[in-house]
Amino acid sequence: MHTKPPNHALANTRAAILDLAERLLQEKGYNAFSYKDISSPLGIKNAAVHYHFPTKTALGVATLRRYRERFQEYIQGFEQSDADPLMKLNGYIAIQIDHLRNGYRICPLGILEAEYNTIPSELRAEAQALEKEIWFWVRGTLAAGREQNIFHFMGTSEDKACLISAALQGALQMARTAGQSAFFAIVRQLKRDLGLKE
Amino acid sequence: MHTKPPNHALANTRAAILDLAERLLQEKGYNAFSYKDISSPLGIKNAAVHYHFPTKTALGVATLRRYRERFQEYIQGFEQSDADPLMKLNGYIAIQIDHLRNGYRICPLGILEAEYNTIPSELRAEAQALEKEIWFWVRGTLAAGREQNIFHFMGTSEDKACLISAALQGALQMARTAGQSAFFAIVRQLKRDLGLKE
DNA sequence: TCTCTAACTTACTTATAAGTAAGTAGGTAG
DNA sequence: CTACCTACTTACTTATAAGTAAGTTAGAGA
Repeated sequence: MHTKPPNHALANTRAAILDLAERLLQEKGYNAFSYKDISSPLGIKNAAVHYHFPTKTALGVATLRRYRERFQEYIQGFEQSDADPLMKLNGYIAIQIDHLRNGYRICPLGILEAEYNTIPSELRAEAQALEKEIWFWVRGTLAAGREQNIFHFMGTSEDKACLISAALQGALQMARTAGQSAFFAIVRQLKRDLGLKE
Repeated sequence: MHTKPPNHALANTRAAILDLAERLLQEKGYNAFSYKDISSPLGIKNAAVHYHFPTKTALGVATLRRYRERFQEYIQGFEQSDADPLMKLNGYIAIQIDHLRNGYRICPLGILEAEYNTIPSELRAEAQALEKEIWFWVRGTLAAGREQNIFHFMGTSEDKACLISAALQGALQMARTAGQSAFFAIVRQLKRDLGLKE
């Protein structure tokens, strides 16, 4: 049975590496974490990380890809439960709040865009893909919400989706210097600007 | 005459270092540029940069301080010319457009916040100061604009100022993956959400 | 003219990064 | 029981980072 997974620690170690990489990426950035930052906390050696992810680029790509997959599953969940546009928007905001409360993390997209000129092209491609996926879904959610008279705004849902995703990305970053209250001020205002009552 | 500045290249070199540091900071981030990235293009040696700025922290702080001073002079210019709130807002946006067109730079605040957990505390303090200065001025501009019936928005000018500065910060970053059009989409939408016609 | 100093260069040090080659332990398949 | 493979470790290499100590040079001041 060659399809049977080996009962070693592979899956665990690999997942643990990705968990840590994701956290380090959101907390410190791609350039600012090293293999040692991953291996030491896990009690393994540097080369063990290289075994699972030969290069840092590969590690970064795998981390981003998993993040994107989770995001897709998350929004798939809304489709299957017939969530209304407001619930979807709140779901998107909830992801950001989760990042905020979990050690002032920022959106992986934010860090990759900030470091854009210094990261490998494979990672840039991942960032572009994530960016598109978020924007596309937010855009659809806004359009549906307006049609159902839940959201009220001027202009196109394309533009509004750009604004909202950029604002939330900036909000998480701003929270680092200005505190969590700045983040919630932005969420509050975004909702007001959608004609939602508080 | 001990107050007379030496006619060496000091002022030029020092300013040239700061110019390059500022550009590298906005293009690649604080962690991703080295003394060599500064010395080689200027045709000087590594240690020459250390002569002017003993540590990278000192260089970073000086760069940020100069940026803040320029920002203060810029907004002072508006006060002296009795610019109306819309002109002020457009002036603020013009800074961002300038960054965008000048090699997809992002706001120094954006990069420092993204790298926040990895930078020295002195730099964090500079980031906080810049953040406060921008927010304070935007807040005042929005409040005045609303009083003069130029801007129209719900909620407090505090919240709206947070949203606008975060959105523009995010907009510059987003332009790197989504192109300049994403930036202008956000500006367009921000203006619509202030009740301004296009 | 002599001296001092600002603005450097030369030549290092120390630390840390990513990455690799070769070995090993323990379970698995035949 | 043997051969093999997965998941590692050990022990390196190479590159680059920030930072420093000791020189060098050109011009200004006395």
